[in-house]
Amino acid sequence: MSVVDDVRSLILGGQYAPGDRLGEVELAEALGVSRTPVRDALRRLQSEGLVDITANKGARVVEYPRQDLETIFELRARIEGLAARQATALATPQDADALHEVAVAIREHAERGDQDAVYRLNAEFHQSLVRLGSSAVLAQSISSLIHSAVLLRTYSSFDEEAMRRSVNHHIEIAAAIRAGDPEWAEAVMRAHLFSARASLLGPRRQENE
Amino acid sequence: MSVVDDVRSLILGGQYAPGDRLGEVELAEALGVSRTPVRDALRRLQSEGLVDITANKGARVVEYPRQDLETIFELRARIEGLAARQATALATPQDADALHEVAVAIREHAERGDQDAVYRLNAEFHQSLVRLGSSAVLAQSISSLIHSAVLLRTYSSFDEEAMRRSVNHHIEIAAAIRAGDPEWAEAVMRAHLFSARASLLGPRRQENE
DNA sequence: TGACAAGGGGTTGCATACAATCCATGAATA
DNA sequence: TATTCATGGATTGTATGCAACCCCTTGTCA
Repeated sequence: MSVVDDVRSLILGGQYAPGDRLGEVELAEALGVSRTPVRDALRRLQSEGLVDITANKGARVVEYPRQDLETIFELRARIEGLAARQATALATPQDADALHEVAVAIREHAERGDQDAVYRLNAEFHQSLVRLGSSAVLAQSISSLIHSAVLLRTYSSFDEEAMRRSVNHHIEIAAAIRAGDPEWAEAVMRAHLFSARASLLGPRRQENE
Repeated sequence: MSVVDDVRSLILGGQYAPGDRLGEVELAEALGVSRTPVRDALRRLQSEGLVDITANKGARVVEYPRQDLETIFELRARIEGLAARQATALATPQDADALHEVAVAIREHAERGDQDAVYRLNAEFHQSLVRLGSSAVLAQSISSLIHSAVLLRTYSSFDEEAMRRSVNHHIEIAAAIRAGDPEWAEAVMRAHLFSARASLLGPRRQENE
């Protein structure tokens, strides 16, 4: 396990909340290494979009303003919509099965109320899908957008109905991919993300009250 | 000018081609600093998607396989399409004017055959637009996709007609934004990117001969 | 002649020391 | 009392030394 992965886990795991300072010596001592690999890790996480570094002032976990979050979900709908569409052509039946497995596991953990597992598996579901639909290179450059939802602790603001919707979307997406239907897959993925946005950010069109 | 920016310029400027090794000592000597800041820079550029680092084997400039390039342009059409759409609402008249200025400058340099300037200004046009349409945070996480085109030395494979199209697209996009017409702006942006993809990668549907 | 193993040069990974910068605290003065 | 400036601690930025690793070369043996 590399130091980058360790620090990323600390952030995504919630040990450090958005806005928290990430001191180099503090992290180095916590992980039992010197400052050098920690600095490496922070630099990389900055470009991954998880960390915000100001010269001579150190690193903090990024905070997304509300407007950015609106845009992020709009973007994810487009990007992951494309990924879902392409995955119908590129994924093997085994890939589709694996995706279905994850979707089912999410449902089970959700029913049991195990939120940590749901976070983790949800990120895994989305990352795998993007990887299937495009490539590892692209998946990496998009991962920060997917992480943004995790940073938000998405599901804490989901009510029961929203959670049920989300869980079912995952399974439906896996089904669409197994069926090889690109339009269906893309449409469900878009619905999935817009539904999450609504639960997270509340009703839109606050402008024309 | 930071070391990261220096190294990025070396890559985007073409001093290092895709696949080239990026030795730490070599870069450090060239830039007159020690290995430490160079290492920082390479780690960051890795997550920006510009370099590829393998443990104990060093860094190389990334190479995108053809299939990835197809996907990259498809993605950019969706992402920058959204950016163009949103920019119509968010950009001030000054922003639109500035964009127009850049578009005109691109035309002038293109007529004069100054490809280096065209590369640079083109990247600036797209980056500014994304920044206008979303936010600095998002623009950064998308920049690697825009860079991929620069890495390709896009315009070297453009014929005269394709170049004219590209140049006019930029101006038209600025016009659509100034007119505040989101559909128009998004449509032109998509055309712009699909046209570039066609020039770069040749005709599609090679599968059904 | 071919294959495999040992050695050596070179490169990266990590740790530590020092320099530069920032920020907060407190004292001195208007 | 409020403001400014200086000073100190704390934190980041950079340099350098050493250890670990990879790969190429070379030599030996079948």
